[in-house]
Amino acid sequence: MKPAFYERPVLAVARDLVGCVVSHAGSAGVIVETEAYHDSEPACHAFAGLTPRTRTLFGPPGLAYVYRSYGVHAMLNAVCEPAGVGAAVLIRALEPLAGVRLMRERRGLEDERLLCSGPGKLTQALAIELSDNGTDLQSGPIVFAPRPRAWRDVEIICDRRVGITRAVELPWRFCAAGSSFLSRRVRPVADEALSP
DNA sequence: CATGGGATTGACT
DNA sequence: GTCAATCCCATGC
Repeated sequence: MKPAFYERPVLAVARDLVGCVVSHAGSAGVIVETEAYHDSEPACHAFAGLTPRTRTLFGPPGLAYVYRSYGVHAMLNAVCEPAGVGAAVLIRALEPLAGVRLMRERRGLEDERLLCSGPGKLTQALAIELSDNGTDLQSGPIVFAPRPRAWRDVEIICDRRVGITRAVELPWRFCAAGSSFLSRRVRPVADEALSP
């Protein structure tokens, strides 16, 4: 997608990215789970301001923000909103689409549902590394493409974000309804609101 | 310069 | 359910 796609409110981009296709190094998958992050809330890396780590986050929209988590895993994000705003969409899970054999080799697993069912898993399956930080998502090497026809009208469910300790109440996680390739079960926020 | 804490995963009890 | 692995970098002295 073009930069204009990402130069919008990060919540809109996070929702619209579900169903889109990510390709890299001979493998590809359909995005089934995303999360939005924005410098106005403390769960976002950019909340701390412009630092060496967040330089990509504050850059122009349509770039890949890749960082290391827990010293072990690479995380893939799409930088959003105009340059100067620190916002991004975390890609949390994919439904494998192509190059599944490569994914199995890279992951050392057979079960297709476990190949990309988590943010650290999908980067390993697609061979995405820290060196991909700052690359362009239109020209590659990581390429984001629009929804295939079958995903045009995918139903999307909102939930709270996974694994954070601050701003936990924001329902900024977006999942393809009924997908069996998610990183965790969905607990729709509508049900949350019914609890006392 | 030292310290501490993760947007996680997989192995184990 | 618990817990260690292991790196980057923000923060504080």
